[in-house]
Amino acid sequence: MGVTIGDVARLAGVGRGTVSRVLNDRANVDPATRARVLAAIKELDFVPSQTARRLSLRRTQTVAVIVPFLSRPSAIERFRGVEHALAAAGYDALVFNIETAERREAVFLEFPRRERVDGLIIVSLSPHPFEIERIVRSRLPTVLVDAHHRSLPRVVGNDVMGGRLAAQHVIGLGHRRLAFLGDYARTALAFTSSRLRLTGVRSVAKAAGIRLPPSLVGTGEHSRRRAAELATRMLSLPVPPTAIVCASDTQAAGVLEAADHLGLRVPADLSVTGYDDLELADHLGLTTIHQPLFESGVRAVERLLRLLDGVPAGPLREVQDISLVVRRSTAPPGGLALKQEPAAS
Amino acid sequence: MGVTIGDVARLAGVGRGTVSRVLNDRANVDPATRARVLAAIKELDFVPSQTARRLSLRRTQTVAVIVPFLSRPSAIERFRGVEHALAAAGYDALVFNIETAERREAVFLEFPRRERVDGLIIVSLSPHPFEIERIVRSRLPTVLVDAHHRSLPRVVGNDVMGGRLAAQHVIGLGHRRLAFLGDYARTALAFTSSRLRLTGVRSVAKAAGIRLPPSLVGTGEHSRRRAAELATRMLSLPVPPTAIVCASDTQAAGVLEAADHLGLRVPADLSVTGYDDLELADHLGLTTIHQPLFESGVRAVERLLRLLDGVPAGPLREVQDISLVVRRSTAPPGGLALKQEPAAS
DNA sequence: GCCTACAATGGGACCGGTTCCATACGAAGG
DNA sequence: CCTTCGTATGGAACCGGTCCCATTGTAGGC
Repeated sequence: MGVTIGDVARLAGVGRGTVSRVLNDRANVDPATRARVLAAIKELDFVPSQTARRLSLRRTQTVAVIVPFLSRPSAIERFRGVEHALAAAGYDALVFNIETAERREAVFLEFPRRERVDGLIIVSLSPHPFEIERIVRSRLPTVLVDAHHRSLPRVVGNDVMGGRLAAQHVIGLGHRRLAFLGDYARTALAFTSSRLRLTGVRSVAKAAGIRLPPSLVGTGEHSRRRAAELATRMLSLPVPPTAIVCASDTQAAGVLEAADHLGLRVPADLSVTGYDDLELADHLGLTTIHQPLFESGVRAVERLLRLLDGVPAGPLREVQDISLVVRRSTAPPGGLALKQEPAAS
Repeated sequence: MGVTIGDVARLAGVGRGTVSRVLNDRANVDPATRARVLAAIKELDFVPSQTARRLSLRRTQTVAVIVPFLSRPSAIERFRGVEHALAAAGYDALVFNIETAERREAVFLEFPRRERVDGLIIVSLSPHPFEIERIVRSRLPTVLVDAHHRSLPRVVGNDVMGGRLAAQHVIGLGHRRLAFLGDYARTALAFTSSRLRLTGVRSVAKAAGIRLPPSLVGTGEHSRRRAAELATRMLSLPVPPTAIVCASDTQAAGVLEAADHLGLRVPADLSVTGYDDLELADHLGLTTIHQPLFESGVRAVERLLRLLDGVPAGPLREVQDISLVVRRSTAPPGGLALKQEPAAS
């Protein structure tokens, strides 16, 4: 507890500077002296004060992580990667969980003012322009994960490509009437990935000469329940879709639920794709887009550490590879319930 | 950035002490002086250094939270409560996510040595005796959530009672052959709650003259998949159980999956209960035990803050109320698929 | 009008490290 | 043997706050 570097110095019969040198493994310390100091440290069970160290070094060895938790299993997975990598690098992780607009505002407004962290990682939350401005002005090294902004380094999945892959897959199976189900864009906690995935779906559909009328593009709060409602509405249309591409596995699960309630068989009557490849997707046999969630957090930390070391960070936008995982929720349309062969994509 | 309390003092034409007094809202400052200081603070956009403050005050305004994340949605929910309450109280949350035995060891061994936090909250992880010893010796105020140890303050659900409630429910419905499915107890990351729930189930069963043979008590790693395996084995016995009480909703989901694969109808052929009342339970129509997860984190923080203020913390063990939530996964045995009425418990 | 008491304030000491400068010392070179 | 240079080392200054003590000023009591 109360034992300081001065106590160690006294016991070892050396100066405080020398103890500091030993502690920080600096050169130019006589081996005998070093041994004496180390012995004294052990003897006194001395542990350096991080706080004093921080004050002196003017850095905190701490990184703040802003993340909207609850909303998404995928955000948790990304956060796991962040925490893991930070721990490995000897940094502490200070968490700010954002679930409401008020909290978001409080965190972003007050946050960059404090000097208590060396860097900032923002997961799955695209900052508003004025938030960006604050961050940039505070000169706090920052990396975004699964979030976008021109001026900040970021690690993102290729959402447009993901949308394309999913759409190509179902269109390749022969579907002509497809729908998209994703997040409502205009909330304080809006996720941008859903919109990008829709963009991918649209481009493929267009190339195939398929229209995506508004009635077949559903957006809403990100939850299973809401997704089920939206899907129920779509599937009750005069000419319902034969395939629904979802912006997340959670939403796809809602669609499966809705299909079940309506007595539709998947994949015979309806094909469904998800996104993220959560454990859930495996259980539900969901065809989905796999992306390296944990890894994205790790990469963000690596880039942040580079920034902290003053190394130029390379391209601002780092895009991670994704892949299509075909399971049992997709098949050719029209009840051709053939045993599904892994289609050569 | 570089602006210090000295700069403010100079601009306001006062001493550093006075600025400090204003900052900390202490009495005995002339209103006019206060106004002048506040103006200077605004003018310079001064933000006090947390680090310097900490060094001087010898407290960090930070609490460490140790939590095994991934393993359990319920742990995340508890953590949400912890983070929420800490933020409200102006404390920072330092997270240590534990997923492996190595990491656990590293965190617990090295942790109490550091002076960097004022308190510690451990979620869903019962410390080993020697870990406890370290914690106690380090005199770090600590509160456990969903974890047990005689000598540490803790907030727990009444797991034994939960087990009883679930067992009483299915036995009350007429089941005589019931099984329990929970966590494997002997791992580095063992959760104790599963064992306690089993204790509750056992006591009720015994009182009703029902035996729980080893073949009907399955334990394993906490996952849907593993639960499905264990359930498949039980349900393939010569005389299979008619009801399975699970230690978590996740495991109950695995049981439902297994039942489905085996062509068993729930609840006609098999009753299943979960634990935690996750969102999942609602979707699956799972009868389960509800417990205040988020609230448990909040309470733990309240108690920790009291400890930090030096207020006697009251009884070490705080038990939270739980309740049975009846949904569609339980019914009388033997295919009497009557429309289920909410049984007066 | 003088003494006392208390409110307001300035500023030094301190929290516990790191850094840097000055010094001491020993070895190598002439 | 003396100079020179580099290594090892002690310790003051500093990081930016808080706290406490000494000092000043003024209102109230006599």
